[in-house]
Amino acid sequence: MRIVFMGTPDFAVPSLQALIDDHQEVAGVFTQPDKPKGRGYQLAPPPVKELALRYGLPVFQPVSLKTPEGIEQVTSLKPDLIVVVAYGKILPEEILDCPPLGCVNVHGSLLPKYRGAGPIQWSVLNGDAVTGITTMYMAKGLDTGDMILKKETPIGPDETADELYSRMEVLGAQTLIETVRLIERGEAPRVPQKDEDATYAPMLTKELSPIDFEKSSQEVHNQIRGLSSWPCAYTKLDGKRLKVYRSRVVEHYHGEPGELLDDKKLIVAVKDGAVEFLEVQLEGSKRMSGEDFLRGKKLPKGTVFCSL
RNA sequence: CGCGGGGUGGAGCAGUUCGGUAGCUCGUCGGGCUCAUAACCCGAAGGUCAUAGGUUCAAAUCCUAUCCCCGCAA
Repeated sequence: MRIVFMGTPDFAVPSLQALIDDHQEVAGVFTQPDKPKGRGYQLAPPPVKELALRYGLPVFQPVSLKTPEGIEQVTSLKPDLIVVVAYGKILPEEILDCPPLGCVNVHGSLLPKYRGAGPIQWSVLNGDAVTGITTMYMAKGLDTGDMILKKETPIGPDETADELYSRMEVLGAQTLIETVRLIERGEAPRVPQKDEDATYAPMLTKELSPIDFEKSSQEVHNQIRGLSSWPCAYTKLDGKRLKVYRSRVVEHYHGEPGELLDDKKLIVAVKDGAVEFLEVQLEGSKRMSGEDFLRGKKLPKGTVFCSL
């Protein structure tokens, strides 16, 4: 089948790889333009572009698909099917209507829950026990199209968004291949979403990062793992940011919210108990375990963290 | 040339301002104590102080260049 693939970040890479491995005819790959990244504003190509180039696939990086030129770039490839995985751009109707077999999208949640750009992170932030992948036919609205396949996966109690993300991109690729095969055989179901059950998962922002020790241990723990490793939950120490990448809820500790309750481990009091910071990183320093951090810092028990 | 922090035994750090014997908390190894231990006591090994030059009687420390790591920002 002649497929046009649209995707940008790491999440989309296994899906494109799976299509290639499945010997589908990838007629073109659309991805976001290279953007300045990292220290020194180095121009960096998106992960999907790197993969596409490695296989010699034609790469397109239009600034917009809503212009006549953008639309032409897609339609002239005459795809049977368009596959979109975390592309980061809205497709205009002309493109949605172009392929005879339609446009399918791989989404990181069990729709209609968590429509939007941050489904995986929000399922962790909310402390959900289960999430999954949904493939769907794309419609005009954001993640509102008819669903094709769903695959569930449990979320571990201490799992971080990063870890879940890595599992989900693999599950997404598997689900995509099954979906494509169903479409090929004309056997793909169309299940409409119940709009009344829909929730929205916006892209994460750094405003979610400061840790509020007045919250419950479970809430703080969910915040830490849901924001790891970007944008990351943090608190402050001597005016410097202390990012927390990993944590766990601990029992039998109580103190003033934000207070350090141990001198060997980074156990910090919250409203209803305590949370241990297992992996932290101070501004300008590298990522390390809570124990290692305390060995070097020698913070006295009773030090109070304040995130603002 | 976007702004900034950093590279010191296996880990995390101090020491750099004001050059003068390599230090701390751990880990490792050996021994002791103990019914026992991740606890406690005693002892030991382990570092060309990122790299290359320079200044100096003397450089982890001052100067120059290079490499690498990280926070902000995007």
